[in-house]
Amino acid sequence: MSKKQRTAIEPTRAEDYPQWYLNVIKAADLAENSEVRGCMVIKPWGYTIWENIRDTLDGMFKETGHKNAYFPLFIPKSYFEKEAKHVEGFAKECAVVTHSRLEDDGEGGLKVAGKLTEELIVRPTSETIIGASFARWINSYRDLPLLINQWANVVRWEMRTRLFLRTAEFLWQEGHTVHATKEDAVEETLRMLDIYTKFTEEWLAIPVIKGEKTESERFPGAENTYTFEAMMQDRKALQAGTSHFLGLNFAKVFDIKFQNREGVEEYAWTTSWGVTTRLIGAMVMTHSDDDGLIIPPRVAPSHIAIIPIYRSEEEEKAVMEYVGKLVDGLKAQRYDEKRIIVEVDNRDTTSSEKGWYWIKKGIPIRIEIGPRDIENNSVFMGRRDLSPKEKKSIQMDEFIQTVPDILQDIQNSIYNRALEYQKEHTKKIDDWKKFVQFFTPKNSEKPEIHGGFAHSHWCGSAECESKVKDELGVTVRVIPSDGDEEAGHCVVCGEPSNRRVIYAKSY
RNA sequence: CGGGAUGUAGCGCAGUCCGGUUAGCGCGCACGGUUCGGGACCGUGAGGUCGGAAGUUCGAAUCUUCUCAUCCCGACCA
Repeated sequence: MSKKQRTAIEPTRAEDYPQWYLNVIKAADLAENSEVRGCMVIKPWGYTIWENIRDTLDGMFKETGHKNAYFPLFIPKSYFEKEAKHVEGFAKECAVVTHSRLEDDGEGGLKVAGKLTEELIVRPTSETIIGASFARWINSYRDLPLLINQWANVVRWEMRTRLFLRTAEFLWQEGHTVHATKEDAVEETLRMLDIYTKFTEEWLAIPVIKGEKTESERFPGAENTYTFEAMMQDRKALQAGTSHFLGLNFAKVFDIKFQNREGVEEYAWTTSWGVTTRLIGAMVMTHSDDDGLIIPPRVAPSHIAIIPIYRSEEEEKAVMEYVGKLVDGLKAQRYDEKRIIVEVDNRDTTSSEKGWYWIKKGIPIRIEIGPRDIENNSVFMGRRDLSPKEKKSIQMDEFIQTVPDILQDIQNSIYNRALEYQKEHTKKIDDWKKFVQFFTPKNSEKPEIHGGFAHSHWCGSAECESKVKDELGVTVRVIPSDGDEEAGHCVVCGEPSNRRVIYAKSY
């Protein structure tokens, strides 16, 4: 009988995936639930990841001509009422401000007072209030395209919340653009989708499948919604972000019009697109293992943890001096055009405790420095993409010289691992029985990790879509953009179909 | 908002059925010592209005009623 190997995170992924996810976040100290229901406190280690995501995307947005602005948190209720589908989609989850102050209730507490004449909605998304501004900003075709982005918080009063994946308040960016022609607007929608997928794959190391949403999964008020979906390690799909072609829907209700070259007034075409702190949840669930978080080096708050090892004061002096040299050498290096960030862990605790601490935090490289390393002019390195025990000695100069390559190698290796996992659990299924089997756990009491992405035909009918949803809890996640057009038969009803789509259970 | 469960120290729990000294245990935390190259150990200590309110009782974490909150399962979602 083999004794179960101790893992840093318990339960393991296989034992209880949702609990594992929460424990990884807790062990890495990324975030915690707050006193306010459904809201989270993002702690420094988690927030720095968000800052890195934000800064990188912000650069990409600016490179493609977008400018940042900021619009109010509060939206007059009347604005919100203008787009019927939009209201329908968001009404149930809005926080509403009805009063403007608090008064002494005479019993040591406070009561609300100052009822507002028009109630304010705390933005769940800003199409309406930004649309109202755009209507004033735009007069001529010369004002177009208008390419605006904002970094903000939004509130959606969700019934069930989970750290990073779905919280009542979350951080995001929302791009809002206006174009003279439909073609320009569609092109913008797809451009931003490409930027998102590039970022998600190359920075977060998460392989995604991009494409269109079906009508039923569309953003409320959009003509077309594009998405990119990632497979988590429980094989469920996570919508990592969306880009919407809004057509003339918002232009018509907010009166976003311009005079064209001929002097004729026309409605303008708008888009919106966003990604959120959910990306951090996607990162956690894609890469982490039973020993805790694994952060892709390109977004890591810190790249290297150095753990000094010594017993006596003389050893401490020598080790710290050697560590100082190493730190200086590393600081002169660049990875991904940025400084390499190093943590020297000189806390008063054991070295193995420190080692596990940094493993759980997901730092890409751990370095142990002790008297032996000084003798050999080496460092002792562990990589987070390898097993905790798999550590090796390497010459200090060589380490300093090659550290950018090592980091990029870790970045690539976790991407490839995730891609392999996604491929392994994406199956072409053309038979309803097999389809049902694919999405049915063997143990219905305590469902094991099962299923994945079913790459199957869909006739395009809403009936078939709702049948799989009702019977299996499975939805069409995405109609992939490339390479899936082929003749076949709908896996549900058997009617002719001209393309495969991705079906999956999802978050 | 429907169905189920749970509220006891920072975290995880026992104690509740069957009321009875000063409410326990593990982890964590603080201090002292021995340790420290793979999750250390010993000793000492701090920390609780037992979710809240009312009731029954000589006596309530324990019984009754009400209430609040959280979690899980549904419907909704980045």
